[in-house]
Amino acid sequence: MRRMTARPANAHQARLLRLLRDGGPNSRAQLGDQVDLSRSKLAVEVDRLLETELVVADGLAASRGGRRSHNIRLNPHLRFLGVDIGATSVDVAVTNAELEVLGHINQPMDVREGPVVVFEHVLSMAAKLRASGLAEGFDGAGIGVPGPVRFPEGIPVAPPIMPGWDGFPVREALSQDLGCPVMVDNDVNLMAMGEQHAGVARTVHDFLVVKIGTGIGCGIVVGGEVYRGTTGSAGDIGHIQAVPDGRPCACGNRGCLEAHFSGAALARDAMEAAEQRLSTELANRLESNGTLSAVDVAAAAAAGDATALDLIREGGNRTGQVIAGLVSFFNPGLVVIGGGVTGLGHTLLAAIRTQVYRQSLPLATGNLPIVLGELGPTAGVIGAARLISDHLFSPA
Amino acid sequence: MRRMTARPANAHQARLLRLLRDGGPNSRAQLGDQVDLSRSKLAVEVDRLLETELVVADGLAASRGGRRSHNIRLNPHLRFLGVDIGATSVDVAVTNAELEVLGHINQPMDVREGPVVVFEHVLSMAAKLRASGLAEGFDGAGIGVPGPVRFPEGIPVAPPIMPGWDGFPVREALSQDLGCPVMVDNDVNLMAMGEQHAGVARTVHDFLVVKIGTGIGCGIVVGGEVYRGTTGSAGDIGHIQAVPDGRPCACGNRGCLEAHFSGAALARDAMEAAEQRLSTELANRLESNGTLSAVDVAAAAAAGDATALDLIREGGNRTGQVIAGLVSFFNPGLVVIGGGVTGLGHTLLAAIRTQVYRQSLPLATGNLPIVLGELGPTAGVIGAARLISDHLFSPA
DNA sequence: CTTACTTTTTCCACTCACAGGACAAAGGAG
DNA sequence: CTCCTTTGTCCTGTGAGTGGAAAAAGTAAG
Repeated sequence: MRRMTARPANAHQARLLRLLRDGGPNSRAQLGDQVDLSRSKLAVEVDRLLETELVVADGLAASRGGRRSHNIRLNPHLRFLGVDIGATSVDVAVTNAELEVLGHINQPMDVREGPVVVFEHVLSMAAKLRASGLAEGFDGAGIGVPGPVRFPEGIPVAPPIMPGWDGFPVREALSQDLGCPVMVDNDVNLMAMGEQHAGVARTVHDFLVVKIGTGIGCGIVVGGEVYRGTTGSAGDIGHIQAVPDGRPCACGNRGCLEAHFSGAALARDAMEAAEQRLSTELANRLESNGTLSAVDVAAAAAAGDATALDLIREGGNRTGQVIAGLVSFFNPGLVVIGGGVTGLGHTLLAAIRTQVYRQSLPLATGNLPIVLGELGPTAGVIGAARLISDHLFSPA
Repeated sequence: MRRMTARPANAHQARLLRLLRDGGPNSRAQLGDQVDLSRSKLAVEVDRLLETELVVADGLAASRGGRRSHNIRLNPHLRFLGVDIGATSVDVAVTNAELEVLGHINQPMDVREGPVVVFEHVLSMAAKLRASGLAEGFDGAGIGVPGPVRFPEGIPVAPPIMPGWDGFPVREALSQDLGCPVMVDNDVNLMAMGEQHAGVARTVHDFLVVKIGTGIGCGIVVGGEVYRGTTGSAGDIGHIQAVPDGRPCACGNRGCLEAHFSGAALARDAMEAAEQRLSTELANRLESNGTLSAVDVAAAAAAGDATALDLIREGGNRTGQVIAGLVSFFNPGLVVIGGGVTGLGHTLLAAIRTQVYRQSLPLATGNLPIVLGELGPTAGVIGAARLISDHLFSPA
């Protein structure tokens, strides 16, 4: 199928497209209530959007007491691809223009195999989604990678956990392969955009998203916009010192938060506890699986295992301590906890909350919700779709 | 004298006013090079500004190879008042519209005496400046206070070191007394704006300013704009935990940065060292003055006193540790160190740099200058003038 | 079914901001 | 004095946008 190539011609059209994306199908009259344009001007812009086929007519709206209005919606054939590359797995999803997930595949994979191998898999996953009839092609794609990105060019820079990716032109390469516009960002930033679009952060303008997965990262949203820092490495909180003279970390320092609590650290601690027979629950799991991961700790904790609960509490305390510092500094309106370890659930959350509320001043914590992410594994792919749609639905 | 009451009528005029503020007198032709407007449009807007008397003609410019252009400048009679209220002293300055300091008074004072007493002094200082012929009246005033501020209303909220100020309508009261528009902000934010306007941060868009005075605070600039946080308390880094189970702090916690290093903590440490006879230099100063302050420590350090140097180094290490965390999180393009203790100079700076460069990752520190502020005690008042001029030179 | 009232949509005349060309004014270089 | 460059002014054309009038398409009550 021929893909859409049109872009909004001006700020008004971009505004309308975003309203339709975020609010779904809408009548012309309702749109008029939201944009502060004269009826005539609005009609002209809507007609032009209809000509470009970015939006289509969608029957008549219910009456609001008089003549019924005509409904408008984004072209239902538009498709975005959301790709979330994690350290140990990849998520690929298809969305429509309203960013609803139509299909979603997850596949284990080691990011250290390098961009060529990973993108082969990503492309075949995308092809599978297309083959299942969910899309005939993609109008844009958003890609999340687990490391800092030079955002304008879409190129990873000095990513610690994916050394082979340094300088690889992700944006350009995938744009070529997929035949559509592509934007690339840090996975944590995309998670933040996802929660902002469809999750817990819908109404907040300044907030933090702390993602605890294989590593630990933080998405920063200022005034509704993701803040990426001077070199694209903002939010890299995994290497903040949490324990003076603590454990050695891969980065060369000691006591980094990530060395003391993260999916990887938790798995290692659990193995150690199992081998030392501190927990029969964990020891049994180790025996039957041959190895342990954060998921096992979560399961053990759910079963009431004291050692597992202690590990989680301890990690939550460390994390909470770091977050308390960030809260004092940044004074956010919301803190979202997400990532693979969300399975650890409320034990973790309670430990974090305790630390933050104790250590930060009342003015900053007084009205500060600290909550788990609402979208789970789809936050990243929704954020990815949001990224590319923001790009496409902006004036050319 | 009749004060200016005019405001720019549109965004173009605001743009022109800011160009004239930041670039000084300019020819019409030069302005045209900077604003991307047709010559006719530019002429119209400049003529309107001349009518309002916000700008005035200023002779002929040098020829650029053809007909000489007419010079334009901001009305030289415009005067802004910059007020920087610290914990133990107040700075008041008069500037012209280009934000050049024409007169500057500093006076010791205890902020805990409350807003009424403090503002009596401020008003009399302003009157003194006016009486000396520097101003016939003020077209606007910026006020900095040492605590969080609800910015839109200009009201301090829950300020720890100035309890009597909570909820006092600073903006409204001073606007009444001075008879001109007033804006209020945290003193650290104003320091950041000052360094941005006329100091070391002129070309940087994302940076931090750490002010070490009686307490410790941090100004955050994102995309060229001061970030104030959800409740106006962003940058309150004095109560980040720097030492686990460290010294008790006035806030009720233990180990806060401010409890271990700040003007107040430094003075206390110095007294202790003097009483224990660890340093004859400090002991002598204590004997002759009856008390010690950060200034004495600076002097002792300059004289080579080992104890004083140790105190500074230790404090710098603690501060550097906290800043390292902020650098990882925020990835700024510049870190400015300022405030009363700037006198401690390069010993302090070196200690901070060492910690930051050691603890943060290379991607964040690779091209990160950490420098002392350039403006010293005038940073605050220049920032205050900048605050009110930004407000006045924006479309009504 | 008719009538009165609403809401939505289209049409049209009018205003306004702005661009850009023509031309005059003012200066420099030879 | 002549030719060229830059600056400032004037004027007209264009396109964006507004707001009123009227037509179109409903609802609600008699």
